[in-house]
Amino acid sequence: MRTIAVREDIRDLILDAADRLLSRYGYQKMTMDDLAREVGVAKGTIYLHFAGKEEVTLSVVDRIVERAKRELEAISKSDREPAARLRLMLIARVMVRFDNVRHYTENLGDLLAALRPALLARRARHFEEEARIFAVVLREGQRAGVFVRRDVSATAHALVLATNSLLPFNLSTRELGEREDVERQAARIGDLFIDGL
Amino acid sequence: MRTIAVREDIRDLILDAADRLLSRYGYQKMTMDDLAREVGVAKGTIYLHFAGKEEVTLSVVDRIVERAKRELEAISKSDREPAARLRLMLIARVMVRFDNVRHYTENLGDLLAALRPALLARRARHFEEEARIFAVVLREGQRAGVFVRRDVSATAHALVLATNSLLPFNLSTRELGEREDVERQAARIGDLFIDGL
DNA sequence: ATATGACTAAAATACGATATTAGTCTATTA
DNA sequence: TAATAGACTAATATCGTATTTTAGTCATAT
Repeated sequence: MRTIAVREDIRDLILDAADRLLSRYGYQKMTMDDLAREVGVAKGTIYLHFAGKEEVTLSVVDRIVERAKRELEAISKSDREPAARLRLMLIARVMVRFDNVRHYTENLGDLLAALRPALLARRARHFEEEARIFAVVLREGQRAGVFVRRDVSATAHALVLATNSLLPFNLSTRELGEREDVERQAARIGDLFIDGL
Repeated sequence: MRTIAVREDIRDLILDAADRLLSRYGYQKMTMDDLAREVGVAKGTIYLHFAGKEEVTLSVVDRIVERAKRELEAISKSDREPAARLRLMLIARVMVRFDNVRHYTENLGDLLAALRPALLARRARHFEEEARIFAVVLREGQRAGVFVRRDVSATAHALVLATNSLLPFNLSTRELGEREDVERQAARIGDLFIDGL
């Protein structure tokens, strides 16, 4: 029992340490020895939990997306009306990511360049998963008669796509601009979608 | 007279040649000697028209955006109703770019990586210029009472922003997917904006 | 059963020598 | 005499090789 508890725990500790080192030094300059020292375990231990350096780093990214998805789920189940929920969800998917990479001041480009192919592959999956959550609310809105009847899955993907250029995938937070500007832009896209032109 | 005509002409010939070489070999591997040979002039001649290699390459990009802008202008002045015009303009800004970088099968990433800072700076200006054209149609639609009254400039920027993730800025055409899929996605975003959810 | 860290093969870095290339500039041409 | 050419140069990139660093493994310890 205790074993499992520790095991779960150490995984997150490794990801926390990796997040710190990646934001400070970038992907290339974070060594597995650094990481082990930062976590406070031996190097071999990391390999008991992750397949390798790339896998650790991708898991850091996955965890951020998981946080975004949890936030989306929470909003999608709140008791606001569907339109308001979608609007907040659009903002949330942008801002959770923004806030989670804020401390990567310089070294995000390095990380993205190094893992580009693997990251691209995951991106498609991440967007798909987020679109699913949007689709639930869309369906509900259509059933309630407050949304135009339209292909739910396609519409969900369009909502995701329309906010993608605000994600810190290739634009660092520095390049994206101030937090409040980013939030305002996401909100504006949400407003337009809800009311139409 | 003839001098000026030739001058204008050679500029475009240089950009044509650069476009060919860049798409075939990428930024690093295109040498100014190659370029001169491809154009059929001496190297010094190129420097009479462009400040340098980077400037030539950025001008290739600028020319593509100019084409997109011309297309936007044309659509904005067509005799369709404002909503239809905006929809076509959203699709056009994506597709003109898509079609103009289609032949860059592998070497787009190289080019983008090499000129990233300069390219980022221009992007902001390009988007601004496109937004201006959108704003004209938006204003017209609002005056005619077919659009909700809203901040025109902000709305125009939101329209541009929402289609930006379909542009081949960091995603190559290969990564973006099939032409018809890209067009369908742009159209869907346009539809959503026009009618609302 | 889990964790460790010395170990190894592979990859990155350093460096001096060589080759290539961007950009210049004077001679040439139309 | 204005536009073009291409030889020239300083700067940058590439190469070959020696050296160092690092990702990932595995026999041993807890």
